[in-house]
Amino acid sequence: MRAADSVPGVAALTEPAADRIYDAIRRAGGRITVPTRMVVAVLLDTDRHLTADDIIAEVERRTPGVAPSTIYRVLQRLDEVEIVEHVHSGTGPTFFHLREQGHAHLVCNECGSIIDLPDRLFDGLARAVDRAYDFSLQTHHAALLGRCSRCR
Amino acid sequence: MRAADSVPGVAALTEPAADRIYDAIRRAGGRITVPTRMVVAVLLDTDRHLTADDIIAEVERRTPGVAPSTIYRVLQRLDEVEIVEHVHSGTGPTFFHLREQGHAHLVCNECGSIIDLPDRLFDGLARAVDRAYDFSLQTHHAALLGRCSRCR
DNA sequence: ATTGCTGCAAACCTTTTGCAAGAAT
DNA sequence: ATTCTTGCAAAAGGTTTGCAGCAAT
Repeated sequence: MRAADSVPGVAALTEPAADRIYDAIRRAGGRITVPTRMVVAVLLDTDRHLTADDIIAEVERRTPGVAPSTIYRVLQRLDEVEIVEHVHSGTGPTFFHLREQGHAHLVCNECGSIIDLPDRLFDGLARAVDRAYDFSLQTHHAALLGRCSRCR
Repeated sequence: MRAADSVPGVAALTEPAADRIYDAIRRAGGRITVPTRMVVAVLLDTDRHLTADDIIAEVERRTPGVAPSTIYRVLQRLDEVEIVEHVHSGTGPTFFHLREQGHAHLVCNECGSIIDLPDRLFDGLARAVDRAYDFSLQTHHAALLGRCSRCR
């Protein structure tokens, strides 16, 4: 179905990541369907921060006919199985990426640009809210807002 | 119109805050209308975190007939004039409060409870992202998500 | 008198849901 | 054969907008 399937050499190089993900889905009782494969492929193929709409568009480009609601459902399942992570971006729509690429985010209110943030920057804050409020901070789950260098 | 208007003693105690706000609105070219007065009063009367819907309901209770869209517009104007501040809460709806009561927030993903956070907890992080990315962090603008003591 | 603000209704954007048919196991 | 997943269409939740009339200045 995909080119890689008929090209062992390429498959050997590109498939392991997808296969590990498929296994996780199967272990959780899920099935490997075309929409699931497409969403996983799109997420593996990018290093950007994709919104549901971005993913819907790219899947449509590669394999026309998949319903938007299906993509939402696939993303939801992948999230539950902890393969995907979703990030609330304040004003804009939620965006998604693979858990392995997890990190915190800075979003510019002006231009919407996104900056990835190493987790260690949150060490102090996370410890402080844990100690002071017994609150466990999920640093990846919501973006921090502000103004980027170009816009400030 | 409001009880305070006909009770000088009470007015003297409760009006200054509202009057200062009205002045700011007028200075910005805005007009002091019934919906504006009601929204300001509701915000002055609470120490909680109100969503637009909360405010719509409370204004309706006090003065039936104000359109929801008007409340949204009033909140938007008050925000522009820097009297009100809105906070994105991740999953849930945006909430609002007076700028003077401004602070950062922790929102529990499980139960939705909100914890106010002193700004000084962000000193380190804000300085770090400023230095490393030339990004000016708006700590009040988006809530931090995680799990509260009761839910973790 | 000017023009900013209002109520109403409709639209918008993102996401969710119900359901019968279809596909993965 | 089972039951998970899909496509479609409709709905839902939160917010915004167009417009003609009303009201604050």
